[in-house]
Amino acid sequence: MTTAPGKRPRRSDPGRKERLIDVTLDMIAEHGVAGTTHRKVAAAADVPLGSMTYHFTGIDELFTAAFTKLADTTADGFEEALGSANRPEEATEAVVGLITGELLGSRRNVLLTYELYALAARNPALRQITDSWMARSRTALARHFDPPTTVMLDALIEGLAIHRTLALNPMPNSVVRDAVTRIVTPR
Amino acid sequence: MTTAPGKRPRRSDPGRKERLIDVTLDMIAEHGVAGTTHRKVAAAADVPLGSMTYHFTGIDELFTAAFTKLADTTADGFEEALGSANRPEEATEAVVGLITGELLGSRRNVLLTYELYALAARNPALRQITDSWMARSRTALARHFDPPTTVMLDALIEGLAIHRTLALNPMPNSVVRDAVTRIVTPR
DNA sequence: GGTCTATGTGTACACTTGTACACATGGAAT
DNA sequence: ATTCCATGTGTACAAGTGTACACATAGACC
Repeated sequence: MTTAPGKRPRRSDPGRKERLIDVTLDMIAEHGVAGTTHRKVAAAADVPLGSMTYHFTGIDELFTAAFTKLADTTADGFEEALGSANRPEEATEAVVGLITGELLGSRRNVLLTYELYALAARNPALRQITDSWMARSRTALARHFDPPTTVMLDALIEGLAIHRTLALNPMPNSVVRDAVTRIVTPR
Repeated sequence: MTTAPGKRPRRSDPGRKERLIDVTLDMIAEHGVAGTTHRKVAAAADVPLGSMTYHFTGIDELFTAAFTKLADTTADGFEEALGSANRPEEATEAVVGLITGELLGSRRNVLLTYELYALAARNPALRQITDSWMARSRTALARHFDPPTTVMLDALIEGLAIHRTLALNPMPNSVVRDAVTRIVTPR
């Protein structure tokens, strides 16, 4: 079998790098950045240790790649959910859906966000990721709401996602909807 | 006199344990939990390495002690600020003051909170700290606001504190006040 | 077939970490 | 002055880490 022209000849495991990134995110969600090592990721992905430093220059690059994917995926979903809304009530409902949905509300993603924020505070490369993530979210919101409301919503979304996930008793969706409505509808 | 020159005093440093806790919090704020080690804390506090394991059984106990102090201090300030309010407008203003003030809004404390949340997600002892911290905050708010509003405010406070600290351009206090007012004053 | 090279692997190493524990010592009790 | 021991210290060590790098090998090219 010859390789198709224009494509670089690939050996046994194409897409391995992508899989390593996914496994890394799972690892971070479960054990935190502190508990995520080359060896653990390699074992979980059933890949030799040397493959880590082959695909990623250092462990920092691994983390950066993982969090880049997280931010991109989340921002994509964010834009998609808000983009399909036309009337204000639809936008409001889209925000509620985001907060209560998997993308922002799942335990996994909230934990990953913590880890990212904690790391980004001291790492310029990661800081850039969070900055552009926030910028995309704000822009998506700004298509539907005025500037101050956009900022408030952005903050509320963050706080609600956290609380729904970490609080002892889960917050009902109706309360989430009420909160968003109060912010969106000034007196 | 009692201490030979160049030699470390062997005895009696009361309050050393407390100082170690404070230095640990500074260390975590600056380098994260991941970058905080026995040796670094010992060096920063000008204390021998052996003193670490003497005062704290293990490094987990050190972190637990540090975060316990953080949570207690914060909850105290929270209760104090809200306790002195009598009329609803005063309570609202107290909440705004908390968000924009040092206690909740300072970069240091926001970073420490991230680290605590990230750790608490996987550590039962720390989880208990965050739970009782949240419970105290909610109770303090509940003296002034009805149950759903209390929950919403709790989330909004979290989100606003985070955004004010991490966002590229600082959010004006007036926007914070507006957001709190919108939540507090349902239509 | 026979080379050659990009792609991938196994292993070794220097370094850091938490922790244990033998030992020193200041000062109270006598 | 001497004894004695709680309080505190110095040091050693096993475990785990990121990373470098010599080596293997599957397929492309002639």
